[in-house]
Amino acid sequence: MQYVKIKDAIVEQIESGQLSPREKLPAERKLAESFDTTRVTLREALSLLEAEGRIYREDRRGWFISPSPLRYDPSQTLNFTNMALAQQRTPNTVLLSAQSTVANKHAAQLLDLQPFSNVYQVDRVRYLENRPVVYVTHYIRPEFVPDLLRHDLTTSLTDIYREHYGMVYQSIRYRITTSTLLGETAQALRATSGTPAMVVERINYNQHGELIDCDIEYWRHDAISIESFATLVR
Amino acid sequence: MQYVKIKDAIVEQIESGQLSPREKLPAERKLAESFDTTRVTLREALSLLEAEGRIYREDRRGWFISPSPLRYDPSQTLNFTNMALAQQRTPNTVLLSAQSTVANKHAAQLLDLQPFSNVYQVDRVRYLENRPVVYVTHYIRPEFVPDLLRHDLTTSLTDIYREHYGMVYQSIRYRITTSTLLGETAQALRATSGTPAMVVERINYNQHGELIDCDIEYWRHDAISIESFATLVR
DNA sequence: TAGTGGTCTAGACCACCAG
DNA sequence: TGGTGGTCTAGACCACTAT
Repeated sequence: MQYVKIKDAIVEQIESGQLSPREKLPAERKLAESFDTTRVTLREALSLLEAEGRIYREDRRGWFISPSPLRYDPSQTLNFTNMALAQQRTPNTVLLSAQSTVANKHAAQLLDLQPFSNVYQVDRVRYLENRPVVYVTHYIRPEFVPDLLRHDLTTSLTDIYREHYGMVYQSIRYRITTSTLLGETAQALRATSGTPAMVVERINYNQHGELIDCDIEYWRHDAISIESFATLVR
Repeated sequence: MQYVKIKDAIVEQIESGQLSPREKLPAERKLAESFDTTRVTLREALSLLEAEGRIYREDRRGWFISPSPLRYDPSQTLNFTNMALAQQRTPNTVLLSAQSTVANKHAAQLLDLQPFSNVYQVDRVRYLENRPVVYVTHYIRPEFVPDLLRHDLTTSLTDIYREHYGMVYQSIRYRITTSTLLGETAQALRATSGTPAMVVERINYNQHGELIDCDIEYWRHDAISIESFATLVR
């Protein structure tokens, strides 16, 4: 298993510090030559490293060393920006679209609505050190936050809820699975279709126990480490 | 992108019910022929399906349709067996080894011990419908559970704690990342090195807030959906 | 525009699983 | 033991990125 040996050689270069986070690996053809193999086998090794979360790929741009992941606690209200800043990271948010629309099947199910109900949909991409790491789609029940779209949606939704509607999250239901990035989600994260992803679905309730919104997050899987603390109810 | 089309064709066969959970796909050469392509491209499509969690591979045995994942709440005390039974699944556990040993670096860090402290180590593989789905390693601080190894370790550790030591979990710290199966972990799950995995690390505390044990779980990533509910502390 | 990554072809050999 | 999956070779073409 040549590709495991190649992988290990590259791992060693990373751990010894010869390759630093965010640094680009040499061209595939050069790497293949230096390991005396073909591109196919070399790419097998690179895919392994990608699956381990040690390197990542930007579509047609090449392979890069992964920085350490963002620690993410889904049971906290901390918004992305504050979470990143608290970890000495440099966050950024780009609003892709914000619209009033009709709930699709998935959104209707998460929000416990009849199909074709009206919802707000907000699509955003979030960056760390200028690397896009997560594609987030929010679906929001409009009755609790009329005229939501008038606010600056590049800021934190939770801040808008609190400041303009006197509403805060009190409890959260979440689901974590793995899948892949596809289509426009992949593109927005500068990834190829099929890139492994961590998927976080959250359903959020306000201080009165009412279902407010849900969000679906597609993370570059190397960019996130989910960490939480739970006290058991008996 | 031929391999995406092939993937979609197979997805359709799965969703239309022509292929059922746990059913084996035709041989790669046959599939390649029927899609009029080469094995390399066909395997690209299969890898995509694997990354999406729709099929899984057993080493040298072939590709199979994934059953629906087990819903797993890391913030519950529910042990694996009861969790599976509650979801109409058929669980099984095989004890690989149980020993008193010296903590390695990772275990010492998780358990907040000096390196080379003594710990119990219990390695187990857990099955659903006779498919191995998770490799679990427990590291246990011996002072709370003397002579632990005398008990039947194919049963639930939490049951043993409760019945023989009057101890229960009260709080849990956990971390979820993705990586790959390697070496003996892969073998025990009938997987190839490099198979995508969901990694769950848990650190458990008893009713007095004392750190009892930790466990490291390597899941076949298609076999698990992590679902939890959190009430925010303010 | 040169070089890169994305994709694909058409084979091959081997060790292992299943019958 | 036949067929399978695991691995590898040695190319090729194209669209796109970086310069």
